[in-house]
Amino acid sequence: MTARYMGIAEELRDAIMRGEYPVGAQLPSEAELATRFAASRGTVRQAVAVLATEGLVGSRQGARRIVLGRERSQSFAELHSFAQWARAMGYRVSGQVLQQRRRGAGATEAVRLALQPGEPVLSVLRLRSLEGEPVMLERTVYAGWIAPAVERIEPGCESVTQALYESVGLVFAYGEHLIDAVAAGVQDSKLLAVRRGSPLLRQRRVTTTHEGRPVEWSDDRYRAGSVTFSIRNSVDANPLVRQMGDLRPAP
Amino acid sequence: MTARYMGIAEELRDAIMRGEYPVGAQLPSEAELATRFAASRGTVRQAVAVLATEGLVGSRQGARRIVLGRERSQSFAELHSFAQWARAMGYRVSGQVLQQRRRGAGATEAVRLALQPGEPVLSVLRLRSLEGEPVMLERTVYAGWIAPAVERIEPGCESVTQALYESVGLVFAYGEHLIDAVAAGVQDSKLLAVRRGSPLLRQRRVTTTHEGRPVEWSDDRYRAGSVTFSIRNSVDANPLVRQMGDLRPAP
DNA sequence: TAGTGGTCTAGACCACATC
DNA sequence: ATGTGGTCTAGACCACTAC
Repeated sequence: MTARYMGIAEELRDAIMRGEYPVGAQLPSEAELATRFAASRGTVRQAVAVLATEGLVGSRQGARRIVLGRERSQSFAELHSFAQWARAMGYRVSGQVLQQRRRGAGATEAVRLALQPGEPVLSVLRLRSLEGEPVMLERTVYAGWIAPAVERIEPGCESVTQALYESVGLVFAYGEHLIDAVAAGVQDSKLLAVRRGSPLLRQRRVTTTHEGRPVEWSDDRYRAGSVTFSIRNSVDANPLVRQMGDLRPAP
Repeated sequence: MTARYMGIAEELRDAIMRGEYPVGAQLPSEAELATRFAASRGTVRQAVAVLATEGLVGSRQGARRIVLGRERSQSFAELHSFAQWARAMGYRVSGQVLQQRRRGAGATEAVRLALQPGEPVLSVLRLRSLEGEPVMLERTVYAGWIAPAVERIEPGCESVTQALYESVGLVFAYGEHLIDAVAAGVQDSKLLAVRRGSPLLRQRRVTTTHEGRPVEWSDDRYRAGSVTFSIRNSVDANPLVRQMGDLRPAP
């Protein structure tokens, strides 16, 4: 059973997508929506809060809500998983494991994965492609407790996220992402077919379970021009953070 | 008067920062917090919702909330304004206008700023420095209606955002940001003192008023290694979006 | 001044986690 | 079986916007 407010949010989102409420237009008042959907004002507020965090509408005390945009944010799965994102966008995606080996956790990795230095981890190098073109190089370190399940995945598997869910029921629930630009190194340039020193978009991330237990720590590098990250924010909700770049050593 | 739930959120946030609830630990139940703060459960839920969108705590039905991290997200102002961000981080910041001229809006700019092509805009090139080192090159296009106020700002002004607020009461309320990596061009490399073709982190953004009226469209390029963008997300809340890079022409 | 969103309450029922 | 967070209601008052 899906929640009432989700249904209301969906109806309003559809209306916005259809252009019934064009960008810049006002939404009906909460009271009006409550009547229309035969729900309490609280439920209606939950619904519009969903749209607000999606960046579709904005609001301020005393004035009607306004429509800010029509594109919808992607789901967490689509952000976390390259394959799920690419599929949702309608691209043909493939992946290939190039290296895979167990070793002891380094100092940085241990901190990221909440392990003791030297505890076993699984290091994997994967090349991801869109429409047959190599687009992203992924260097992932998995915590030891999930390593067996990762090793059972076939090397050409498209979606590791999905494989881990299906094999051991693992759900990625929270992520932290660090985004910056780096120059392509020797290995990067060879595998991504770009010149050495050319710009790459780097996304480093830690992903954890529902319980807050870190599962993986990854360094993903995208060929310049292949992908863009997009964020909507407001005075009220601000997910994005800018940091000085000298905070952590290269992995 | 600040809201009750904000105060509760602050107390809980402080407790997390102090390590009273370390990363991975559980928060008290809503009922317990309601008693402790002499507030209703709804108000307590508003408070923990704040912490959840800040990425500090996570939650799932049936289980206690857990602490995910200790770093707090920055404010919208700190994301939008280079100067306000740098100051909040404790850096000495400076800026210099290198070029400034009025012209007609190009096709892309017109779309971004919700103008007709050819309508007047103000184009400004600024170099931003941290601790005296050039770090970011900012190419901003302002909508014509705000141009006079921008032109009155002195060329060495640190914070344009603050200047516009103080002079005409302009408030930046919503932003959309596109983040990717590009190679330094001729002008980039000269002004940022890097080699041609070296990697830059690019942030393009549109900022609008409370009413949803676009104010500026900007292309900011950071020297690699100088800044990192950081995002926390979860299955529930997902502000970040990844897109194919071939969507829009270079400005 | 009237309308609107922001805040807060007190209570209820349900779905899920934990033991 | 018990506790927990997720959802929903009905009402109230306030701060702010728009006119």
